[in-house]
Amino acid sequence: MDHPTAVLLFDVLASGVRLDAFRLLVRKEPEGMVAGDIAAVLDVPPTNLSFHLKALTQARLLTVEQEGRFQRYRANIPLMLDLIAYLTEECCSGRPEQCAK
Amino acid sequence: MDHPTAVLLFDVLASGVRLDAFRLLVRKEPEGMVAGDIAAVLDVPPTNLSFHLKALTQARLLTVEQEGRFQRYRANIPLMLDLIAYLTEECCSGRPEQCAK
DNA sequence: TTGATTGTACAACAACTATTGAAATAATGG
DNA sequence: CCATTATTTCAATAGTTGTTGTACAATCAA
Repeated sequence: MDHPTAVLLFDVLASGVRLDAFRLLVRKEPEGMVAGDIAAVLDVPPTNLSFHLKALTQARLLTVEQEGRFQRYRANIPLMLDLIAYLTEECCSGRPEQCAK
Repeated sequence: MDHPTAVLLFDVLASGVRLDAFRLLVRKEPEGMVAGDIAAVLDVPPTNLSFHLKALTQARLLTVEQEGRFQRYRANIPLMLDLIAYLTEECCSGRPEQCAK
């Protein structure tokens, strides 16, 4: 993962609504959830949730698939694992013993 | 780590300057660096760097110590490890096998 | 086709964030 | 002391982000 991508991912995760949505979808893997259900669970107006889901999707943290008139969202777990790997790398560089605990 | 804290940390890391500053200081552990040197390496005006170092410090990602008329900054690596643990937890919840790779 | 439902796009606005130069603060050295 | 150096604070500005309501496109059910 390159640094601009990491910055983008942090930016997208730096919102209570978006972080909650992502966490919710991780727990709902692999079925995912449709937008309306996410809005209901998180108690966020649909228009606002759509705004945040779009940001997450553009950052590739979510995938979206049309299902009739529903939009089904799923968490992109491999990308999150890449981000974790990036952070671990940054954190240890020059000091590998720091991450051994 | 609780969620508001994670959101705050993502927010602080969601800036090219701040992420670069943090990465630089991780590589400079355990000596750290003084503000002027960080500004020189990153090629950022001191006034702007000060703004970003303050944000990082308030989020506890950096520590600062006065050293004569210099301010020496160091990376708070344990906090980053906590953040990595939080992300790993979120990523695996409900799907432990996802993180086993 | 009609009418209801799902979700997004758009526009408007308030609130927040980043950047900069100038001034202020604080510590050092002569 | 006074000048110098290091860093922060402040004020101004530009740009970005989040929230909401309204409108719209797509789908489905009858």
